[in-house]
Amino acid sequence: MDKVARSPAMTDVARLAGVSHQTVSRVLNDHPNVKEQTRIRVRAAIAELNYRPNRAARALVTGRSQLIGVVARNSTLYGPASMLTEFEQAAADAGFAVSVGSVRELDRSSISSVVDRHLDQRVAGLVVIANVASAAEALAEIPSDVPVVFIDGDPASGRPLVTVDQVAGARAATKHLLDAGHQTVWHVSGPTDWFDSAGRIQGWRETLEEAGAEVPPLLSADWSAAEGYRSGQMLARMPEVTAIFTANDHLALGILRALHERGRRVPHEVSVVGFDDVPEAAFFIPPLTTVRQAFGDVARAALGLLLGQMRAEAETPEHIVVPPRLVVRESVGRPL
Amino acid sequence: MDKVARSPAMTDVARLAGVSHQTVSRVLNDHPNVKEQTRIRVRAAIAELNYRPNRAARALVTGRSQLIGVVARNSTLYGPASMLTEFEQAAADAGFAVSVGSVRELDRSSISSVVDRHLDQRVAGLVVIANVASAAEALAEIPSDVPVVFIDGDPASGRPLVTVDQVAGARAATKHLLDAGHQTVWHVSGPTDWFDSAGRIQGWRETLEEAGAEVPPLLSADWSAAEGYRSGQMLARMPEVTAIFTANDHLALGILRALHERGRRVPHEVSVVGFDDVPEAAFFIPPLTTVRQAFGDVARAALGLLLGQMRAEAETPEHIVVPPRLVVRESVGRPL
DNA sequence: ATAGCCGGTGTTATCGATAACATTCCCGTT
DNA sequence: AACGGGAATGTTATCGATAACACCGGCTAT
Repeated sequence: MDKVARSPAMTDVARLAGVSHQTVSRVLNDHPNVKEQTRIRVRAAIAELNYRPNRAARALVTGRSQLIGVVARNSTLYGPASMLTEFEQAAADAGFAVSVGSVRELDRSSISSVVDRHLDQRVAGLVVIANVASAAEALAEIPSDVPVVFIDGDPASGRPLVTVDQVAGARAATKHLLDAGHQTVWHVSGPTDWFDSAGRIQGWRETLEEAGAEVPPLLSADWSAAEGYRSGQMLARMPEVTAIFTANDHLALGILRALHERGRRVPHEVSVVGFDDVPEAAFFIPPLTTVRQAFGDVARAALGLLLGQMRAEAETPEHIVVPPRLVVRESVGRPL
Repeated sequence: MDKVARSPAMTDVARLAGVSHQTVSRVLNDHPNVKEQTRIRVRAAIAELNYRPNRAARALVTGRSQLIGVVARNSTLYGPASMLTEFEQAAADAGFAVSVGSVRELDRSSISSVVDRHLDQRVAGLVVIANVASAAEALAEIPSDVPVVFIDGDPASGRPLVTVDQVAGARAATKHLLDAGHQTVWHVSGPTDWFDSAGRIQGWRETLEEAGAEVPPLLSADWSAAEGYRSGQMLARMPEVTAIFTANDHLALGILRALHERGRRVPHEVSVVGFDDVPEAAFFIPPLTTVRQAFGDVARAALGLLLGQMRAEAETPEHIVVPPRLVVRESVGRPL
């Protein structure tokens, strides 16, 4: 008697189709030299038995699984979280599973332990969402024979990389405020060791300089509404502050609250622009003008680079830049 | 000449330690019958070669990988996203990798395709974050020989399950408002097919009934700030509405904005309580009183149930309920 | 005609682990 | 002294796929 419900293997298919298991393998991998008629017979047998190849066996012999490892910081921040689900979706569409390796901090030891875990699983490729500079040294250790794509990583690293054009986004936001008639624009940035923050700071500063506007001192914070609130309490006290560009929407939320408490009306007295376009941004008080990043595009581009590396050995260290888009709502007005 | 950098296998370790590969295997799997001295020698060889077992080979022969599959809805909602990262963290600590399978909708075909993908990978167990009723039928198909734990699933399913006590959370929120002196409490719920929503509705309704308060008509929405805003516009027009309990913080945000636009002050004229305690909740205008769910506890409990099933064959369909906690801030006041 | 080539297929080795069974050695009993 | 039993270890089979190579027939080029 058969073992109950043992799932069928390649030889079972082969027997049913009257061929060798190797031919079944060829059909599965779309090898050219298989007669059309046999191909059809094999396909029929596969369907009849509801056969599904054993990934472990394949991984063993090829030394590579159908699994893509993602290294990301453990975070419920909107940006990173969106990035992850978008990537997972893209990978699934291409027939890959995604193994996530969250890490509390992007420091050397955490990263290399997660990378090791992924390499244990013989991942087909790695995606690293390395949004801070401190990650760089740990990432240098990744062996060069496994395909890697960075997202939001160091633009100078020379590794395949996909980023949102933070500089352009910040320029658009700053320019939008200057165009409304403001003398200058204050900026509350994210942590300065994040590449995102650095790009946004750069875009903001350059735009002011090009417009001949004075560059006010930079306020930097983490990404939280809490720190936005603290910065906002300070800014609200300064009557010369009429325009604020924040590095993300949550910071903007904190600032809106601080301004509100201090009785400074937005957008009548003070204008605010955020970054990210979180789903709630349209429901802040007032609805927030912000910069939207196309995470889906980034994810798909990253997957494309990865698949490219997996196919060809030609490792062209491409750098894809995805443009962001200004979303205009009601938090910007003309100065009094 | 050796192939360059081929990673060492068990036989390499065995040769170095002067034992058979089987003994190495026993050391790795903590089998009892190995002399302490050999164990030490093998461990030394492992360390010297920096040997790491090949998961694919192990998975092939045991028929099971060190991978836990997660089925979840593709979502950047705070709750589900937190759940996922917390679970990943817990699993990593226990030596498991996590493969996420997002799904756009929790319908039958999407779920079974994701489950199939996971089974292809020979996952050691499955975690299903099945927060809507429609998922139930698809989940019935999961073969019974693979360990499964549900999170936020059907309390009546008879499968191992971990949930947050939504009813208790809603009771606490509603009671908090009644205790402040309000005649009754309005509720804006999430989609009614979510178990979370159902529990919160039940807790709200029961508390009102027990207090002898009138039960106002239920407003239901999706989870977005957008729908919160729409509901809020309606509620703001009704002077008899003085207390609102919303099914999540984003809904509350939309409502706060609608009340603000209509000139109804919070908490002086209207009190609002949310659910989730998203990180920004403390920075809403005013800071939001809400109910915090301990996602980390849920994740760890789920992992525990899963490991239990993997070890013992005794599948005790446990049901673990994690209590939530009311976080009091400034959005609740006494009625005028 | 015959050598060579190539499309189509089967045979056998292989990946790196665990499982099942075999073997050795040492000890305490009778 | 002979025996049985269990601890410690080795040998061989096995999982299910791909890779390398062998084979067979029919076709083309000489």
